[in-house]
Amino acid sequence: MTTGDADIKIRILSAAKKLFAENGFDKTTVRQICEEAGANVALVSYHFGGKENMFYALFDYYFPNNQIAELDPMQLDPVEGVRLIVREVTNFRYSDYQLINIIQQEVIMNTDRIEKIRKHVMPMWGKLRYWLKEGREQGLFQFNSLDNTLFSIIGTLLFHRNSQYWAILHEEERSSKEAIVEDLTLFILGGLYYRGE
Amino acid sequence: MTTGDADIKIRILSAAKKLFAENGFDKTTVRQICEEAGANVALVSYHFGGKENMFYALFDYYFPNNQIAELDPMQLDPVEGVRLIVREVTNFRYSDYQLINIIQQEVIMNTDRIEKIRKHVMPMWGKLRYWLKEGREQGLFQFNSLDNTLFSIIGTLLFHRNSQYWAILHEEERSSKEAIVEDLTLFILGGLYYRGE
DNA sequence: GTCTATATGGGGATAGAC
DNA sequence: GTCTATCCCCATATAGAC
Repeated sequence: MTTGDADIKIRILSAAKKLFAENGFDKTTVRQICEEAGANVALVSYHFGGKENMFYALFDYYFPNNQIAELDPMQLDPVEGVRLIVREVTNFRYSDYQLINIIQQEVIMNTDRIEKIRKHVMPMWGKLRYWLKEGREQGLFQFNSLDNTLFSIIGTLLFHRNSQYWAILHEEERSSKEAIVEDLTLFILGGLYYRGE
Repeated sequence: MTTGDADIKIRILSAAKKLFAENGFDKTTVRQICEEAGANVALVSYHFGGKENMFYALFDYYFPNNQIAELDPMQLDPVEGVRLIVREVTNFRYSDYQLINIIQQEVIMNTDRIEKIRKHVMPMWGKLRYWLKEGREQGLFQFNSLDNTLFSIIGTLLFHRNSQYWAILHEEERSSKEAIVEDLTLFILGGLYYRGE
């Protein structure tokens, strides 16, 4: 099945995801999206009820169900929890960097669309918070402020090195996904002063 | 001197900085800016030559000259260098969070305006890279990939916890600037497996 | 379901009066 | 230098033909 054969609605969503990730929601026009999808401009309104509703449809369609969402954080010890988060976030980044990009844009730009994104994303950070707290109480981790530490980790994980803007700072070859997970895990557990193993 | 008395050009730049930080460059209209500044719409074109040039004027006017820019990184040992970066970035965040916000937006949205921002910001990260490399060679720091580690640190420092979006994750009282510098420094040096002192 | 043609609104810029 | 009025462009959405 080529792209041209796929359901027209999906083709539109796919084109929208690509273009939103590249240029942002506002700067991407419905015309561009439909040109990219090989569809007529009017179809966005017809099938989704406008540009904004198309955005939500895109999100519902593409956002993955990760394991963490339904996980009871008490089932995992804090170190394993932190490891899991690093792995999942990095997997997500690799499996759909466009969607990550869009989320990041929406969060940073503080759009009125983030409300709908929140419910997909927040549960994970809530669990990270739990594991940090638990890990400190068990003497595994050391830090002062839980809030500050939580945001240091979120920053480390979410920050995007993909934009051309940062290319000038790269000197090494691009790491594999596994190497990145490893480096992130080491850095974060080090930052938590975990001295296990 | 009240805001109303200030030079009209400065009042416009100040209003623009505020509104760009809140709503982004694209979603902020020249009309809004001029209303906020108590100025006439036509003045933006007259004084700056259009909305985009006003943006650059804003940037040239407000971007601080930090000490790091002219510093020779060899004059500082790597640990002191890292400490300095954490301090400077956090100071900047506190002294002008609007400008930080704007920079972040421009970087994430990959606008064509970032070119002009680059020259202000990049020298700092180049020096951080130098200190990391030097620190590893001196046996002070431990990590695998220099690139990955550099971006972990940049992510930790730049990531913004100010937006309302994250409020739900905060449980403690807001830390003082000094406490945040301390926590960030501990986390980052820990992540680098620095065991000094 | 899909198309063309058009309505509608809003934004940046500027001509020309003061 | 500052104002008002207006121009022009471009984006979304939709009416109505097929």
